[in-house]
Amino acid sequence: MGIADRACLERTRNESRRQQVLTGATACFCRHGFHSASMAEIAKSAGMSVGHIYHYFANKEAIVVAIVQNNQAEVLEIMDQIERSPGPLGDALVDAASSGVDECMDLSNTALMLEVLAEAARNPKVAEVVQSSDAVLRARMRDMLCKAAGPDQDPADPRLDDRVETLFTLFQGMSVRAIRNPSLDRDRMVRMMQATIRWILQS
Amino acid sequence: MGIADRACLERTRNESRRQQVLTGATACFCRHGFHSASMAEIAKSAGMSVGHIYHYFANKEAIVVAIVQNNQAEVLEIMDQIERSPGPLGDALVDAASSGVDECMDLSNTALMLEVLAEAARNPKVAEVVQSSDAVLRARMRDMLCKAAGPDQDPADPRLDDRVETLFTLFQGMSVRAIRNPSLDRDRMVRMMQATIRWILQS
Amino acid sequence: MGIADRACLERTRNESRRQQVLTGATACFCRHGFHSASMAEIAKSAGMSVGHIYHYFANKEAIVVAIVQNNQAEVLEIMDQIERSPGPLGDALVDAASSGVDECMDLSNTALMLEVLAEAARNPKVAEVVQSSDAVLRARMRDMLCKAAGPDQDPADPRLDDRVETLFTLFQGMSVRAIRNPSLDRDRMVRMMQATIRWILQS
Amino acid sequence: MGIADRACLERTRNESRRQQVLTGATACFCRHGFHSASMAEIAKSAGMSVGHIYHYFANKEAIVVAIVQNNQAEVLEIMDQIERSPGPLGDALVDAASSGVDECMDLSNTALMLEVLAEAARNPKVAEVVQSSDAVLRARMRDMLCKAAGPDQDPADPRLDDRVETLFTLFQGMSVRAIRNPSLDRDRMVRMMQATIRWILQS
DNA sequence: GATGAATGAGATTTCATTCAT
DNA sequence: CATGAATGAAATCTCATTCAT
Repeated sequence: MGIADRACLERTRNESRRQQVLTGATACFCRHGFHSASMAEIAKSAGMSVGHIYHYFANKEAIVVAIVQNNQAEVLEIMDQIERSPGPLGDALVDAASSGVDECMDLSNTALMLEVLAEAARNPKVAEVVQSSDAVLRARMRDMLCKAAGPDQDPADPRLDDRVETLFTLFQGMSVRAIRNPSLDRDRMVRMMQATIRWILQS
Repeated sequence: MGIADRACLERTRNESRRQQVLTGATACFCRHGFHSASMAEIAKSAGMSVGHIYHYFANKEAIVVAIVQNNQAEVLEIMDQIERSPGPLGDALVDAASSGVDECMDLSNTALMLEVLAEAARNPKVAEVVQSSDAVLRARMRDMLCKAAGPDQDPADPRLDDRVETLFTLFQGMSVRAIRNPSLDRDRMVRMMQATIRWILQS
Repeated sequence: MGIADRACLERTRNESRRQQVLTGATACFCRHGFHSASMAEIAKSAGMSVGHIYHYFANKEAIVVAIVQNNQAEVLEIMDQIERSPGPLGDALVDAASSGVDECMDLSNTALMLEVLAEAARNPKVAEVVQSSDAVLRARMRDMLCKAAGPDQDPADPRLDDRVETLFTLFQGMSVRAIRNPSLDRDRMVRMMQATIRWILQS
Repeated sequence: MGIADRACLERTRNESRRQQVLTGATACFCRHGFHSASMAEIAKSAGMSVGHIYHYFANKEAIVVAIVQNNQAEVLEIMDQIERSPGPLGDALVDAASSGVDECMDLSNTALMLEVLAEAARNPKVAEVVQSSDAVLRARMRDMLCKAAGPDQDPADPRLDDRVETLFTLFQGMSVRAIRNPSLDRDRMVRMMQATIRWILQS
């Protein structure tokens, strides 16, 4: 085995260990929240010793930051899938509402997201990564809405920003609703979101 | 002074001491979050000793619960004001969006609300009070939307619930947006909310 | 018991608890050094819980600082005693060499002093208090040497500073010697110091 | 290349690697002290991996021991130079005071020396090597003072020991003074040391 | 009612040392 | 020879809660 192969192997191994930590930490944060999930729990959940986590992350905060960045990649991937789906983009967006609602109403996701947001409200480093992630996702969504509006749409139209903001407000608000109203009906929520998306696309 | 008077005086005094704690705790939770705000800080902020707080609240959790209940009372009061305002109720609702946006975009409020929600996502006692508070507010808002729809509105129409849910989703989503997108423009947000409220009232 | 009495009692009680910590910590630092003496050991040695030490001292560093300040007070007290002793001051200084040597050659004292100095070499806060303490003691010793030199001595004579420095160098150097040369003979050391003090007083 | 050559090469290579570790460790101990300098830092400073340091030294303590032994060799070398210098040995000793003061007042050297002494005060293994090193240096200095005193000097005269002790006390005390009195004037210190050395040589 | 001293469990983080490769 | 991943014990410090006064 050459040196290059070995280095490569090592890199992927390292990366997979890092992911192990993130997976474990995500589970712990969902269950107990950021402050109440101890490094000991995270370590056990990640299948490695407490001390070794610090080989991969400088501190607990750095783990949250990495989780947020992971989440951004996942959402971008979903958006790519929507765009690649056959048929008019507007219809694809309306269709995607269904799984979007499921995602936002999942209580584990929701708990983690709220935990991260609460941390962002006081921790500047977390705030920074949350906000830059949001900026990336806004730009991507704006691009999709522009394409969905047809070739006559002026790409500089500021109303595109308003529509993105409305969409994001609704989806993220839904996570809050999932907590505050446990009797929330999934199907009615989907219908509501789809109606709003259609209204947005036409307005 | 009679025994009854004395008892009354004592009760109001007690109540005001309790409020002192809540005010101090609210400030601390906004600044540092639920877990990072220590009882010592809360005590100092409330102008009393640590031990004495335990005369009024069984533990830290009970303080959060009381804060949520206080908030419910405040929101109900705002709804009363909207209903009492002159002119058609629908217009009053649209007008109220402006101050509602301000309230939801205030970063101190937002941080506290997210803190409480994150706690509710894991702490059943907090969840219970948050959810029953939401139920009260939903009922009140449903009642207002029903009245606003005019005398022909069927009070049992399930679409009223959908409209309440949409409204709440938007307002609560806005708090999330305030954190994730610090460049959010207040005035555009107001216009967006007002447009959506009008759409809801007519749909 | 009046409020004033109570407050006074509380103050002395607090002060005695603080001293308890300092006594315990001094013993621990002597035995194990600054970094190796754990707060747990210090707490046990001081007869109180770990957490409670933090009511009296912000952190471990603050304990060292207080120990240095205590030491300054003790040395000043010894100097006062020398000055108050009957007979010519010069003779008193020569006589004091004996107990001074004992003090400096005591291995517990020595270990603590070295520990503090090593910490001062890297910790600015400790350095600051060690150096300002030294400045106080230098001034006091200069004053004594000036008086011992008789009424014709010019108080501004810079040679007084040199003599103080020589004396301090010898006494503090002796602590180092106590570690490096365990066969050091106490009586010969006393004679050496007395000869040097006489030489200093006459030069 | 024969087996012997190879072995020899290996030995010098080994020795140079060992020195690499000592150089790196010395730098780290000066900067952060014995306990705060981590093996990771030392490894980086020495340009090798953490694990590999354990090929050359059994543990951290063994590194300190080697540093002390290195220092002994350096001081012996300086003494050789003094003895080899032209002119009367007494004058050479007085002249050497100047660079001796510089050495002892250098804050990096001083910090390391105090660190080692503090460790020696509690760690028997370090104490042993420090003390045997001091014994070697005392014997060497005694020899020099004997020669400097002229051919009539009785080599068994115990006053030679006292003079060595006084000299060492002063030089090592100076390191303590460098920490405690940062305003110490180098030139006045040199004059003080030279005056004392002359006094010692004549007494 | 009111205080704050006191506890001790538990949090994050660091580090010397080992060992498979 | 050389690496650095991995361990887990131990360090400092914080904090909700209790209780004697």
